[in-house]
Amino acid sequence: MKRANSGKISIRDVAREVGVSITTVSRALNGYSDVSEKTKKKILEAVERLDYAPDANARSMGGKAEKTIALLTSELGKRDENGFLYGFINGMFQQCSDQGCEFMLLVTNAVKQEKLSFAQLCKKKNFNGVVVSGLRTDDPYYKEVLESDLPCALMDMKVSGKHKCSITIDNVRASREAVEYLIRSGHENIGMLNGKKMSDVSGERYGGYVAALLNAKIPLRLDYMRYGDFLEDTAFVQAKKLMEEHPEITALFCASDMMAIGAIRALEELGLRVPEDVSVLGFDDIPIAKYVYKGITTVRQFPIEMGRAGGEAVYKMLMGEPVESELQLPYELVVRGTTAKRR
Amino acid sequence: MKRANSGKISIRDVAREVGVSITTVSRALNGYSDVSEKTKKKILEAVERLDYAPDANARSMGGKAEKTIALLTSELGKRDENGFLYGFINGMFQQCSDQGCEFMLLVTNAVKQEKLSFAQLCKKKNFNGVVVSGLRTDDPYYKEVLESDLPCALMDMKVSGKHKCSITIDNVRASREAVEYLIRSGHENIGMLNGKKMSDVSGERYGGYVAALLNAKIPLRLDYMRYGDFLEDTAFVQAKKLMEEHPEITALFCASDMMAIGAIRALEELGLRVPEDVSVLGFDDIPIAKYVYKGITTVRQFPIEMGRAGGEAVYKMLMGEPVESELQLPYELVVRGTTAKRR
DNA sequence: CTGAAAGCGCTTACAG
DNA sequence: CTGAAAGCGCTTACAG
Repeated sequence: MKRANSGKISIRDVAREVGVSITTVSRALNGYSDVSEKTKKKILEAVERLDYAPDANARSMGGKAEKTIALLTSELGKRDENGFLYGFINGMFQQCSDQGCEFMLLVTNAVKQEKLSFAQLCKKKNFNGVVVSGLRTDDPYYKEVLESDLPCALMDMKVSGKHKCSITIDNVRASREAVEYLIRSGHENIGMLNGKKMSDVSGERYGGYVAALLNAKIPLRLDYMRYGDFLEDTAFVQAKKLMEEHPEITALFCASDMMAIGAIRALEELGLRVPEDVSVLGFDDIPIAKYVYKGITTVRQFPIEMGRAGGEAVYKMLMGEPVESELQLPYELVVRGTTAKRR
Repeated sequence: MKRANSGKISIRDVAREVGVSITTVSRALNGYSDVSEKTKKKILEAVERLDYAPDANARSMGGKAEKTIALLTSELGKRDENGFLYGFINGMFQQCSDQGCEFMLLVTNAVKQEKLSFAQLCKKKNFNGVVVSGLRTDDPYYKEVLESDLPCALMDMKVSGKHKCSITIDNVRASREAVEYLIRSGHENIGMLNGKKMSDVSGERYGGYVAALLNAKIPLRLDYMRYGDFLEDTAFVQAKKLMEEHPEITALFCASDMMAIGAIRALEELGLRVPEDVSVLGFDDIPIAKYVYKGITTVRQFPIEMGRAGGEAVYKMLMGEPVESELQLPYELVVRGTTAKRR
């Protein structure tokens, strides 16, 4: 039944070193006031000398678990071309550090979700809250997460209920402002390359586009909008079709920068110049955006801040503090070289 | 002394549900053969019904710890413009999943390193191996990591010793091939924008540059090399100076794509055309590279594969399998639009 | 101010 | 094939 101590020094070692009980060591290390300054000092010295640190697992078992917040994301893409996830991880990590809680990265996919239910995952990993990014509404976890009573912040997804909130920007307003900018630049025939049909965000961005047009008394043309699935290549194909069918279009509002890049390629192939003949406006301000084609005009989001917001919201819920059910973060229209006044 | 069970169901609950001891449940769940098929089946059903999963912390304490490999990296940058770290995380995570071990992300900086020694961090977090990226030679952890007997893979850093290996590409050869490509294109006056002076990688890439020139009997000009610190803006300044002092230069070899971008900006400001007047060759093939200036000619690295290699090497060391002390991964010269034959 | 002891949720030798 | 019990490294009521 005995197991080798594996050479790791434990609280027992520092207790022995100092000549006190492990109880006292534990209390000294946890900053309790009922330890004499003198023993406390000796303990701290011994800790230093032995290079000791309490095992987080054991602490957790003992009842002093650090709060840990997990980032649950669907399979990481080959390349994070838009740099979004990286920024998000970065921001959330920072926020967790600042709050003194642990960060945990969890990547999931359909297969993994079959094997281990969300409840089981929670039990196994012992996290206290989760921020979710890129989960699809048809993922098994989707329902489970929403029904669980764990504090949870969702990226760009509508939610309701206790201990739940969503992190997003005001997509409707952002899109509206972007399109209004095009309108102010003299454009009237404005096409839109939207994201995925099933994505909440796509609906909202289309809503903003429609609002801007109607508000400017520009008649809405349903066939001016195409779905590009947030993909460069799909956007290329769709933009080409759209422009061939509607050569009167002089501006393209794209729901992502990658799609804007695809659209610009399509326009070039059609012999149209950007922005002289056609203006193109993107969304996200991915790192590439400022470098491509003398810079893409776009709506900037702030992934780091969004990550921080996610971490913070979950932490607050953990602490029993109230949190808005929808946290809208700032965005910003960045005007660069792919848009111009209509000629 | 009693603590509330907090509602979490434990192994005791499934034991009670089935009517066996927790010993039996544990053994069934761990796949031991000495449990009758019948009880095993009942246990599995109960597990399903109760949505039970063993607490990883408790398992670890009990002696059945999952191997976990940590990625230790210095402070995450604002933006991972080169997408390298993201790819690395991604690859390492995948590899860990494939190997059935846990992945843990650890971000550190000078302050954190002061507060907690590396040995303490190990004890606290209980990881069994670590891959290190972006640690500086003057970081407190640098020595500690090298002296620890924990399996450890270092990115782009020379190491020796048991349980240590480095993950890298053959920088000398890669650079040499890149410069040879420029030479074959007719260039003789070739400048170099190097990275950080103190970085191992910079020395190696310079070595390759020198080798290519000497081999082609092109006299080496020491003042053709400038340090750009891997930064776009520094490279901009240095490239400008270099070209003003040496207008005879017709090609620039840059130790990173971001520096190539800075260099190209500088050339444009000087009224020089790329690649007509001056060819520019980068390094890394960051996501941006293919989009900027009709595409930067560059040496491609494979961050995902490097991450995988790191995770695999550490795992092998953990398993007692032999590992080369230096793992050289593939690279690839990608010819795009910023280089051309000398006019 | 300090220590002996129970408990956290597991695993595993040992004895049947 | 199965179970009682010790142990992993901590924390914390409780008693002094």
